[in-house]
This record gives sequence, C-alpha cells and structure tokens, in this order.
Amino acid sequence: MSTFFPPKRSTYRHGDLKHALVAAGTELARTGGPDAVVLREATRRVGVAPNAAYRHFADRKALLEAVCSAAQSSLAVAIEQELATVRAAGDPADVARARLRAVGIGYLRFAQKEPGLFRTAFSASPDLENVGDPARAGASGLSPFLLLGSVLDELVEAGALPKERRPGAEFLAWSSVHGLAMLLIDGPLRALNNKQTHAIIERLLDMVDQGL
Amino acid sequence: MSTFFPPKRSTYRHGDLKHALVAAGTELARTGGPDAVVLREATRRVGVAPNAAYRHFADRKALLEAVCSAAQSSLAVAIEQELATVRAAGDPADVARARLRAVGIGYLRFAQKEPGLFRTAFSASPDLENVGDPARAGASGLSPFLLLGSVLDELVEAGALPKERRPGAEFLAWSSVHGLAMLLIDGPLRALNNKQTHAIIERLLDMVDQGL
DNA sequence: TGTACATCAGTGAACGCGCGTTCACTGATGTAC
DNA sequence: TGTACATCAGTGAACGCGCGTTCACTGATGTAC
Repeated sequence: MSTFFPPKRSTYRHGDLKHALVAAGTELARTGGPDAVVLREATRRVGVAPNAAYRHFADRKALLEAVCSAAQSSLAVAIEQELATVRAAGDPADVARARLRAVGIGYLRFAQKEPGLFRTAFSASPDLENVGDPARAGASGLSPFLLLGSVLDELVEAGALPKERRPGAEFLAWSSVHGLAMLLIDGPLRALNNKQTHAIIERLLDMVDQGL
Repeated sequence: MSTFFPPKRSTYRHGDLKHALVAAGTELARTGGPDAVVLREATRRVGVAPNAAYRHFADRKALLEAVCSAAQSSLAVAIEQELATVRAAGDPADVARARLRAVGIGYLRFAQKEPGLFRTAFSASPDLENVGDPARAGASGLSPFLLLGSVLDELVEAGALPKERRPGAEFLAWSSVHGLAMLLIDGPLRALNNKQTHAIIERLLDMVDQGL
C-alpha cells in the first residue's frame, strides 16, 4: 500500500501540495470509491507527513469534497467529449436529440470506465447549489447537470420538446441514466458483456427520448 | 451510543441471538446505512460479548449480508402493500398498468421512508443469482426484482406490452425508478417538498409507462 | 547589495478511538445409559 | 427417574491495526529596511 509513490523530494517545500493531495485522493477514489479517500494514505503517496495536509484542508471531509469536485469535472469532460462527436448538420430536432443521447452515453461511459470516480462524484454535498461551481465544470465551463440542462434547452428551441414539459425534465432523464449507471457498476447488471450493455443502454435512451 | 438497549438478560443462553443480531444490525442500517452495520455495536445492543457473534456469523460481512437480505425483504413487503391497493376491476390492460405503477410507487416510498435500509438492500452481493432467495422475499414469496418481473408479465398477458419488448424490460423500469430513488434520498432532489416529490414521481412513472 | 525578521509550509511524535478478530475459558443444555 | 458427559452458546481479555487529529517544533522563503 504505502510502498507506491516513494517520497523522493529534494526541497523542503513541496510547491504544490494542495493539488498533489487532490490528485492522490483522486487516484484513491478511482480505485476504491469515496471511502478509499483516506487522508493519511494521500499524504503517504505524496511523500509528506500526515499532518501536512492540514495546511491545505480543514479536515478529511474538505479533502474528500475537493476530490468530489474533481470527479464531477472529469464527468463533465467525458460528456463534452461525447457531445463533440455529434455532427451538427441536418434537422435541428434530430441534432438536439442526438446531443441528448450523447449526454447520456458520455455519462454511462464514464460510470463504466471510472466507477470509483463516478461514485465519488455523487458522494458529497449533492445539492443543486454547487451545480454552478466552476471546480465541477468541464472545458465548456458547465457542470454535468448544467450540460444536461443546456441540451434540453436546445431540444425545446428545436421544437423537439414542448416547452411546458421542459421544467424538471433534467430529473427524468437524469434518474433513468443514473439508475442504469448504478445497476451497471454496483448492481445486478455488472455481469453483462459489452454487447448486452450496449443494447440496454440504447433501449433506455430510446425510452427517455420517447417518454420525455 | 452504547447506553441504548441495556444488556438486561437473565439466562446465560440468549435463545435467539442470531435473529437478535440481524434485528440490531437492521436498526443500525436504518439509521446509518450499510457502513453503520458494525458488529461490535450490534452485540452491544443485544447485550452480549462481541465475539458471541462468531457463533452465528463467519464474520462481519456475513452479518451485513443477512441484514441486506432482511432489507430486501422489507422492500418486497412495501411493494406488496402498494400492489394490494390496486383494484382488480376493469380493463385488464389498465389494471396491469396500475400494478406496474404500484411497484414503482412502493419502491420509491420505501426508499424515502427508509433510506438507510434502502441503501443497505443494494449494498452487498447484488447479483441476479440471489434474486430468488426466500430470505429476500415478501409475503408473496417474491423478491422485489421478481415482483417487478411478474407485473411485467401481467402487462404482456393483458396486451399492454408487446411480448418482444418484454425481455430486459425489468432493467429499463428498474433503472428509472432506482435512479430517481437515489436522487431523492442522497442526491440533489433531497430538498424537494412532498408535493414536488410526488409530481416528479408521477412524471417519471408516466415516462416509463409510455417509453417501455 | 546585504541583513533581520515575519511568515508559514512541512516535521516528528504522540493521542485516543473503535474496530474486527482470536484465544482459552465457563456454564447451561439435552441426550445416552 | 437419576446421573455422566458431550455439545456448544456465550465470556473475558487481549491483539494489532489504521485512522483522524493535535501539539510544539524546524526550516525555507520573501519582504522591509
């Protein structure tokens, strides 16, 4: 455990300890989810005394929250990447629909590729208040929740979603996709192979598309 | 913490320690979720030495699994109760639809009333293998998953769901409802009031009904 | 350009805690004769 | 009906562990003069 990341450091000052601790914490979260974000282990990996962390974080919870924000940001980037593959030509309604699908696919891909980070992203302070926090955003400046919201807005603009059904639509789409993510990574759908997984993802996105 | 449940016991033998430990563990899970199922605390509450638990469970994990099964069983009962309120008269397709809705409502009600138990129910060994385990069933003998499955079968029989879409339909319905449950209890929808919650639940169930 | 000094990042040692688990035991039960 | 004894449920004490956090400290930096 503690033999990784040997503490080779020449200077007394670290220089960027705060970021280094978040990075180490993120690595822990990647492997073991939020519970694995252990303050002592993070300092060990960075090669620093355990209490050095208290120069930069009030307590363990503060470190975990920073890691959580970083995970949200990674999720936003994953969604943005998927959005970038959507061709913007053709019927605006079709484009908007394809973009909504891309949000779902990016979300689910991330959950599967990084289940530990995914669980960490939703482990702390999941209030709608910090939805606009830039630390949780991707390159676009939008957090995952705001990305979903903006794509739903596009859907309304393109006439593919009646605007009276727009309010709260985030939560319907999000619920379905989030639930599937849970079943796929922690739940009874873990055992599915790639093909089966892909099929069920497509069906779920169809359902959302049709039911919204 | 340990002053609750004073260890008043007259006999040397407990009589039903195994069940008592599961009950105490369930109480812990109810309050704090799966992580709160602490072997020592369970024995403390029952009024027994910590190691007495090892007469009945191989280790902490085994205790947690027993608590998990009990939680699944409670969930099944909650769903059955909701199903029992559905009137069986009228168009069979409408009845089957109402029963599917009842499954979703029972699921979500349980998640909201017992968030700790709900999280515990899905914390351990969530494989489809133990879906038929009687320890996870309600009065009907069916686990939550099997209850959902049987109602979907009814839907097919009543002609409300094309039978080629029946396979895997569990996972679509389950994903949506499970995801909403998560957002409601742990996630950003925690802050909603009863009315708002009810509204979003209805909309989600509409979406599933329409999109299946 | 040089020096005194305030600042504050990181150190070293220690704390108390509660956990899961193991050991050799003791005491009640129920069965065989 | 009475007694010896095997069974096994629960005890008491202890273990090692790793955690988060606090204390008084040391050493490098950068700024004021």
